[in-house]
Amino acid sequence: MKTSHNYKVKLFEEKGFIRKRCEKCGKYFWTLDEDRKTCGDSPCDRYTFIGNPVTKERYSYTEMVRTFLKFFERQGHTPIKRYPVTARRWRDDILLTIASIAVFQPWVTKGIVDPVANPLVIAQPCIRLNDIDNVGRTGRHLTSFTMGGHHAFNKKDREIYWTDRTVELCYNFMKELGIPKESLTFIESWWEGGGNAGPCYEVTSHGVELATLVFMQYEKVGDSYREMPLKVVDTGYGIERFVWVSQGTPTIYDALFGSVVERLKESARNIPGESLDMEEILKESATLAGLMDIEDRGDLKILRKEVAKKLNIDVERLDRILTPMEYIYAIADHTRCLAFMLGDGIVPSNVKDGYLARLVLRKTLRYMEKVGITLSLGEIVDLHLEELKELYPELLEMRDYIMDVIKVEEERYRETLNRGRGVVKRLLKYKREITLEDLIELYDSRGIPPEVVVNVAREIGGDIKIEVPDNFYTLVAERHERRKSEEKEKKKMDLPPIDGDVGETQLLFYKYPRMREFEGRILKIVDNYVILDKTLFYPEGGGQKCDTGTIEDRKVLDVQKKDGIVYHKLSSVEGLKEGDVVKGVIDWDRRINLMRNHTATHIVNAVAQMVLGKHVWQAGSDVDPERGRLDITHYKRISREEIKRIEELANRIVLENKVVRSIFMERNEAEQRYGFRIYQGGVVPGNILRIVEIEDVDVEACGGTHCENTSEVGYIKILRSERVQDGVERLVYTSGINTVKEVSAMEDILLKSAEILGVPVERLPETVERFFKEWKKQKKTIEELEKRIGEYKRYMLLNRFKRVGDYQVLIEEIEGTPKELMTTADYLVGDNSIVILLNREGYILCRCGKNVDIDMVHLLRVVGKGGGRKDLAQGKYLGDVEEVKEKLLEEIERLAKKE
RNA sequence: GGGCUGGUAGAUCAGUCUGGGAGAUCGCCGCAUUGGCUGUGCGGAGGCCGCGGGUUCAAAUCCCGCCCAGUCCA
Repeated sequence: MKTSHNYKVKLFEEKGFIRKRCEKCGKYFWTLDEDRKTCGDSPCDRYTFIGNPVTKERYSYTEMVRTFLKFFERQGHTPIKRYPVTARRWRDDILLTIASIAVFQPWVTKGIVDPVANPLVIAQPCIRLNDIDNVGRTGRHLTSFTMGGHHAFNKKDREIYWTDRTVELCYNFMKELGIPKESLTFIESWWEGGGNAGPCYEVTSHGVELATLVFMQYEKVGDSYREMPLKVVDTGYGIERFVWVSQGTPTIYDALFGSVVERLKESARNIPGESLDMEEILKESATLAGLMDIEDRGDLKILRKEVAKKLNIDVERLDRILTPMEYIYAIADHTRCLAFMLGDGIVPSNVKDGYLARLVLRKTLRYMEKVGITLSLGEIVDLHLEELKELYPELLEMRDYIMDVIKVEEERYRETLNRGRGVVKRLLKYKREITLEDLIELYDSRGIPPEVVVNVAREIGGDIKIEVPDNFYTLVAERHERRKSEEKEKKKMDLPPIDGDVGETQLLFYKYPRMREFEGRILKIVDNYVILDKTLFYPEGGGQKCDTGTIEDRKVLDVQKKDGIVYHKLSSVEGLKEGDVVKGVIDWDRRINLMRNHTATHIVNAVAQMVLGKHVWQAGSDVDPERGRLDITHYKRISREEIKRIEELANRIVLENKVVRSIFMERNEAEQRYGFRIYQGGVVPGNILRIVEIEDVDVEACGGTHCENTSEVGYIKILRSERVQDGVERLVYTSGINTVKEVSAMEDILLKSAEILGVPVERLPETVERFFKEWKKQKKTIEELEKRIGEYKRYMLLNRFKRVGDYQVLIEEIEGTPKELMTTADYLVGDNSIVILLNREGYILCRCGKNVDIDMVHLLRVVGKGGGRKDLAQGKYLGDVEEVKEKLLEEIERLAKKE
């Protein structure tokens, strides 16, 4: 179901635009060109700007961003700073920033938070990896792009502007650039995404879509649409596309980062020298790609054929020329993407956005190897940092981190591949075929892509059967699909529902951080939960555990908050009724420890950033009365040295007696003043934020309770660091009196160990080392001696063999360990003999020579438990030694006779 | 967040499915051959079989928990 919309705007009327229907796709569009028959977008129209720039001037990327922002600023829009490409920092539904509007979702678009300015304009770097495999090949796909967006947020009582003005602005911007008005088409279309929807125009010129003007006004509820309270003008100008058409280069890559492409070409070893006109080929390929909807590899094959036909060259020859070029473009693109990802602090890992960064990074390395790039990955990314530094100096600031993390990741990948090569080689030792199952297994659990497997197989030579299906990655995905359905959802404990209207609980602990007792009136009692009009009890939240204590001498077991209402779970609610005024006392000891640990958490977080780098972000925290736990993003293990530095710096801050201030502030103001760093604790809802600031050290949005100054925190002791998952390190620490206890406990361990060894604590390490070495040596000696003893014992036993049938039989009880008995038996046994040795501890060993036809396992089981091989069995005998010996002899006699 | 794989000598790994004397190759040390090095031959050292528990007569091997590492997916 679609909602009807009148696409005719004032501008169309004034300028004489006419509405037409595209004869290819059937869409309606508006144009000034009476002769136009098609909508203007690919694939209905072909590119006409290649070699024929459509703007007055040629623009670089930087110039285009500035021109765009300046134009809309002149038109009454406030320019705002770009957001990070890591949308995960402020929302939990997407990982990367995929559009400029993503910056304002969900708080602003839902109407909860007012926009920083209205209307506003932003040039937002975005990342989309959906079409990553097309990048480089189609000439137009990018992984990172910049969406120029001017946005207006219209409320019922405050209308900014809507369709008329939006289209007019677009038209004027095109005019400003000098794009001929007759070349423009406004295609009527409909946009849906992220639960919202609305009509839109796709604006094209010379066969390429340059902008989309969306009028977000509906929420999608099931199959129907509901009007939004806030109507949003959501525009997206493809900054890179504008750059492209302004230069008219064969591909978008040449226009955007031509210098990087050039450097890559120079540094590539595997580019065939060809006399053909590269420019012409690229132009044809990009143009034809524009005419196609390219979805998969099959489409690309078709494209290749078409281009070859058109240029009248052999497909294979074309492929030889074009493929390396495509890799180079892809490398240039991916490294730009990495500059943004790593520069905005993504830490490569095997989860979430970190995984995406690793994916791009490894893909790039593979391409680099294919075309034999001699530059290092870091050097290429560095080229982009240079190009981007004017607009994004913050990326260049992260240079040290970027270079180091790339180095680490390169090394990791190299190791993975080496390991992989080994696995494949070993696999091929035994078989001449690699099945699909093997391929999936290798990729899924070891990260070895099929192409690498094929390479290794080729290196080894011989005929090895490998078939890589075209839909390999789909098959891998399917394998995961199957499992996914089996997953179970965890159930969250919820609070009992309350009937009737209860206002938000007044939170006293913010205003009176040192107060320990209070009086409040009971508003509601549900199950064992009591709801008061105000409370001093801190409810669990922001990683901090709740307060405990008493209400009217009843124990407070748990305190939770939901929708602004605080629920106190009591041991008993007997004798309490609604309307009562009750006295609450909080467990101050617990509270003060929580406060210390929480403030310590902020200090440690800030210090970790100083010591390890700006890429460090809080990935979770847990504050309980005994200790604090902080998870931070980091790309390698934290060394002992780094822990020491973090600990020292943290304690310096404690000693400097810094003031800790907490104030409530509007979200916009806080973001403007402190930036994104305030969102350490993850997504924070609402318009009003509580900002906790440690003077000169740290600022975070945080709802927890804190010390008033850092000296109150006391001695911060980092107990350990552990790797929670790839790319996330956990620090565990104590503060205040807990540290004293912790340090005493450590001392106890040392003292006790020293006492056991009878040495002073200082001598522990060397002493322990000596003992360990001695222990190893002695173990060796014992083993050696056991062998010797076993060897000597044979002389005592040699003459005790008895003849039974064809066999020489020896059954004796001797002293010794299993090891000794084993050696003795080894020396005694001959081809026709049976040797059975027992010791007093119940161990029995049955050994026989190769000509003996009696199963030793069977024999052993006659007198006890055990097992082994036919010629060597060991176990435990049951009963008296003499009886056992007799029984064994009888059994051997019986079996020997049988033959 | 979910899945999968691995941890055995200094290094690379086999042995684990199906429980029963800890192995291979390289490297290291010594001896022989040589004027010396390389090479070759012979000999040798080197293992808490990741840690902790359980099952069993018996665990590198089976079960449970933990630690460490790798990898795929959302």
